[in-house]
Amino acid sequence: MPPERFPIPQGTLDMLVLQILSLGPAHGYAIAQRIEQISRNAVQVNQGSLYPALHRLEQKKWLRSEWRASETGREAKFYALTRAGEKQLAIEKDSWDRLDAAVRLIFAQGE
Amino acid sequence: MPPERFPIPQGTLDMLVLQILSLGPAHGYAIAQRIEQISRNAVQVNQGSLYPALHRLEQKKWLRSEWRASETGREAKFYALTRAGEKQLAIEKDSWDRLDAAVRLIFAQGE
DNA sequence: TCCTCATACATCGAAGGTTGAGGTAACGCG
DNA sequence: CGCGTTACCTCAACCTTCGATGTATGAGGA
Repeated sequence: MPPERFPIPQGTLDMLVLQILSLGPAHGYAIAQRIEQISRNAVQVNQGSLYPALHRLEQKKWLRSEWRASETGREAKFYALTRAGEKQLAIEKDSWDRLDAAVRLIFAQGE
Repeated sequence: MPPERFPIPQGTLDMLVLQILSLGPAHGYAIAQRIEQISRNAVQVNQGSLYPALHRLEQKKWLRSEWRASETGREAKFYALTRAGEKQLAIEKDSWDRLDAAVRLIFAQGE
């Protein structure tokens, strides 16, 4: 039985994509695979969420894209983090930490 | 300067409401206050999000409501966790832990 | 007394992201 | 030749959050 998957909260995907790309450029399909693999399948990335997210992030200038040959030799659209993207990643990372801290404070009540 | 607030991800509010109510019944207004106070204002609860959430949770039978006098002597709708609500809270708590673990795994990449 | 703030409920439209389904195309393997 | 994988994309339905708006009562200060 594979580990249960839960819906990923709105907005979280963007942060994960930015983080993956902070390790180096990658194309969409690979980004999804990496997120799933690294999280040991805890997080699943639907293509119907991924591609809109990539377009969204590129429009906000947090990513830059370029068509190049993938590892398999086929054409693929590689995304890279911009400076603004790095800053945004830092902001979202921080927000996540503070949200998690707040949630744990609330869970710690009554113990 | 008050600490910056971030939008709370979709679905998170329900979990926090359930958790607050696991400490005992409370009315809507008090639930919001407690979440804000305990989180040291990191999480803000808009009334436009709160009341729909309460109705939603009650419809799913995770909460039960009852009109009673509040601490101030005025009538207020008190919500209490049901058995099903307790189970749901456990599920959501677990999902949160696993999501946080996954996010941290991804962030740990490249270190 | 009057006004304002806090309590306490509620609803609504707009905005935004996720889901799941569907569609296209090329490559490699048996 | 067919099938699974890679790799892109779009769309309608759904759901939640946000911010504004509305109602009403009670307490406290001017």
